[in-house]
Amino acid sequence: MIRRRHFSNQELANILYEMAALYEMQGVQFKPRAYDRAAHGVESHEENLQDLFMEHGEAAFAGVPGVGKGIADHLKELFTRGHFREYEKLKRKVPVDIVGLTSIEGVGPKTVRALWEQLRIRDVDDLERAARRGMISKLPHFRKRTEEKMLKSIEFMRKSGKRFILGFVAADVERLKRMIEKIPEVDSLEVAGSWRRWKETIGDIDILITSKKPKAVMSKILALPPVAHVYGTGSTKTNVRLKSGIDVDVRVVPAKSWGAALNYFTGSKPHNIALRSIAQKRGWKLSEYGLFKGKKMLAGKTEEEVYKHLGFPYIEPELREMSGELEAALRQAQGKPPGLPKLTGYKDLKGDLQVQTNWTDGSASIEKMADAAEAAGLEYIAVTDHTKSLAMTHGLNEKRLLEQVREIARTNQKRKRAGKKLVILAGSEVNIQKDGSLDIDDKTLSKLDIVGAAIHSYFDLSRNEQTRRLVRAMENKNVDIIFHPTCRLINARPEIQLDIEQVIRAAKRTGTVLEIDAYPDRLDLRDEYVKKCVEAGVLMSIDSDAHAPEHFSVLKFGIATARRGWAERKDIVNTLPLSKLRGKLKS
DNA sequence: GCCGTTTTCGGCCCGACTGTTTTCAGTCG
Repeated sequence: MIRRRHFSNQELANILYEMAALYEMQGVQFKPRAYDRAAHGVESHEENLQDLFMEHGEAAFAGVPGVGKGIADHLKELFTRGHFREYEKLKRKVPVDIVGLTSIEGVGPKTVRALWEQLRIRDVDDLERAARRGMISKLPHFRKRTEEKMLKSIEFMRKSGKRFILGFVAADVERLKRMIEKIPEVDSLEVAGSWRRWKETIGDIDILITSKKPKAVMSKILALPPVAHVYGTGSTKTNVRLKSGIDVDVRVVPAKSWGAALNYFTGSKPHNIALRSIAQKRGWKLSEYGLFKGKKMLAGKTEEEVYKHLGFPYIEPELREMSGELEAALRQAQGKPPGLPKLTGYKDLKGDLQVQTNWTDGSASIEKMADAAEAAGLEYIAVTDHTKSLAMTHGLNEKRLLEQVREIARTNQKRKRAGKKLVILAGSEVNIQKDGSLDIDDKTLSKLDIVGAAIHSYFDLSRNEQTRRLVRAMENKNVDIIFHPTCRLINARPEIQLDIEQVIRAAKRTGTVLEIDAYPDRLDLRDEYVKKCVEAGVLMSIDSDAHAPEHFSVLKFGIATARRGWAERKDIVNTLPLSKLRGKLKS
């Protein structure tokens, strides 16, 4: 039996990125960038392209930017035959691990080719061996210093490699920021890049500075305690690695270019490229130094000014992913709906609907969690401890759950007498079993203020089974929210297989809220699914999943994810005060 | 190879840093 391979959009994009590198290697003009653009188009396309192709044929490629006739033909061949000739032809010329080799600092496609042709180096291991034997420095255009750099870079790469979860490195970033702000020659400072766009992970830290004495700033940064290695340093640009393994890019720009530089270093890259093309079409030039007409600077001091000159309203960093923000901004500028969303604000949450206590796997009492939530500015929380089938957390059975309801009532009264405002709701994180049924009976669930249901086992069911399982849970009239619907753990566990469209339709039909779990390695729903919910009119909640008093600080990462998914306040159920929240839940 | 209020042909984002290339290519973001 022939099993035809199924490609995810990411896998297709990776093949196209590799094509770009293969052409670059051959010194071919323009094709590399065409393939890069196509790869990005495929990568950010919402529906799986192979499924679309099976259903609609060639029409599937029409909506993918960067994919024209030629690349569409390649993809078609890939879908029907499992491979395509152009790729294999190029790959035969230089049959090496391009992705691995080019991930080494300072090694690009041209170097890869030279290494293959002269030393038959196929992968990072080959390169390491050759470098240790001193064979690299004997090649033309390579010297001892390059060889040493390669070895050092391989060593660094082996140590880390992955992107960092933003919420887990946030404290490090803030600390570094404070250290640099203390340098007297620094006038102003901002962390740009994916940090400023609040992506779930960051590859490095981009720091933007204005200063009248850039050289002094750079030399003082190099002397900071966290700095482990200097890749390069100049008067405007410095690149280092911290002891924690994160790379940092520092740029010093003139104050008059601040806005243009901030815009450029915030990205995303495709967003910037699109802006530059727009400038170019008007005969202008946009760079990190400003928007120019010939030598005349049109804008650059603020981001607002740059966008305005290009015909756009200000676009929030969380939206700059080339997922329709420029079109929406343009419509807004022309007074046509729909414009840009009025994003949920970082101070808009009134409550938190998923909180664990020491009744199960949390570290603190109901009372301590309530105090911490109140200190974080919330008006209500739902206590949602695990249920009995999660034995490792000492999950609650029906009897214990009802005891907890009474304990919550007592705690509320006690807090009220003490003049405290926050209200505690009795809830639960009910376990969804393999068949979609729940491990707590309906009679008990109906006595709770709020019921969240979640999957914690059988992560590898088929797409159909998993979707049916979740839909069945949503059909339970007591289930108000599905917690962390896809169960992914960033950098650790993939999403469960779900027909997300079907899940969203079922949420709409049953009036079930879908959660954005704000814990930094969950952020589940992820941004692109949030956007689908917004479009479908499905309500979401943003919850901390707090297991300790200090965890309420993670809510901002959930809000950021909601914003990245274009969510407005009306899309998020716990932006409502308690009195109105009840009306949005089931019965 | 893609794409079009400059265009179906002739362009394709822009600039900094490194190394050894004495005038620039390669890499990176």
